[in-house]
Amino acid sequence: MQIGELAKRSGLSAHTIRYYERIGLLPYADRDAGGRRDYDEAILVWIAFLDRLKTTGMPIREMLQYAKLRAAGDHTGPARRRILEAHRDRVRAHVRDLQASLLVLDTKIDTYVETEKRTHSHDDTEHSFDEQQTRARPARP
Amino acid sequence: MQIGELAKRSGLSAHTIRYYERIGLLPYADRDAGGRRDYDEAILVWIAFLDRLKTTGMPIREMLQYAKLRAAGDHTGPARRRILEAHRDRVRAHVRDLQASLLVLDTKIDTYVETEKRTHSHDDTEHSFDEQQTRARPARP
DNA sequence: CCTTGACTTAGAGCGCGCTCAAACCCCTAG
DNA sequence: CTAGGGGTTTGAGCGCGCTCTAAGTCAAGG
Repeated sequence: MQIGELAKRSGLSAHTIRYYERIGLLPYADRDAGGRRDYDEAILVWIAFLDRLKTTGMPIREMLQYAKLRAAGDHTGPARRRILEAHRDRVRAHVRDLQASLLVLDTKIDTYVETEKRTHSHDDTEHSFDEQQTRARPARP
Repeated sequence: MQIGELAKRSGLSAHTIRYYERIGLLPYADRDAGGRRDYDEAILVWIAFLDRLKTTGMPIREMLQYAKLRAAGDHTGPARRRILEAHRDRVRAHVRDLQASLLVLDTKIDTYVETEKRTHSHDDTEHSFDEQQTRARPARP
C-alpha cells in the first residue's frame, strides 16, 4: 500500500503522514524500488490508536514519548501504562468539565427559549458588557 | 477594579485581557483619570461565560460572533440561541467521542496491567512499527 | 516517445491563541 | 526627589499541528 491509499484509509493526509514520519510518530516506512513508501496494513492499527490519543487531546510530544518507549522494547510496558493512566485521568477530568459546561449551556439556552416564548424579544440573563451601550429595546414596529 | 486585580480574579492574564479587548471579546473598558482600565464586577460574569465557551472548545471567532450579536441588541436572542444550540450539540458529540476513547484507553491499560501481572515483561497487544527492530526481550538478569 | 499523475525531498508558511517586548506614563511611599 | 510598581500602547514573536510549495523522480498508458 502506498501513501495515497494509506491516506484514504487512515483519514490522514499524505502530507500529514510524511510529517508524522519525520517527527517520529510513524516508523520510517520501507521504500519500494522507486523510493516510495510501502505500507503494511498493520500501520492502520497504530494510526487508529494515535487518533484516539489525538482526539482525546494528547499533545504530539507526549505521543512521541509513548512511541519511543514502545520502540525501546517490551520492558517499557509499565512506563507506557503510566502515561496512558495519567492521560486517562486527564480525559476523565475533562469530560466532567464538559458535562458541567453542558449544564450551563442548557440553562442558558433555556432562558433564551423562555424569552422567545414571551414573544417580545427581551433578555434578562446575566449582564454582558454591552448592557450600558445597548440602545433601548427596538420595540418591534 | 483595575486590570491586575481583574486578572487575579478572572484567572486570565492582564496580557490576555487586553488582547481580548483588542479583538472585541471584552468591551472597551472605561479608563480612569490616568488612562487605566477600570472594571466593574459585572465583567467577571461575562468572562466566566467566555471561559465556559473556551473550555468547551468554541473558537474565538465564534465567541466573537456571539459577543457581537449581544452588542447588537436584544433582538438577536434567537440567533445567539442557535449558536449555543449548535455548540452544545458539538460538545455533546465530543463528549461521546471522549467516552468511547476512554473505553479504549481502559482496555489498553488493562492489557498492560495483565502483562505486568505475568511478571516477565511482554507485550502482545497490537503491533507497533518497531516490532521488527525490537531487540529480543532483554530477559531481566 | 511522451504525457500524466502519484510519488519524493527540504523547507517555508499558516491559523490559532496567546505572550511578550519596548518605550512610555503615572501614583505612592520612603 | 526618587525609586518602584503598577499601568498604557503598538507590534513582534511563539508553540502547536499541520499544510503547502518547489523542484525533481518514476511507472504506466496512449
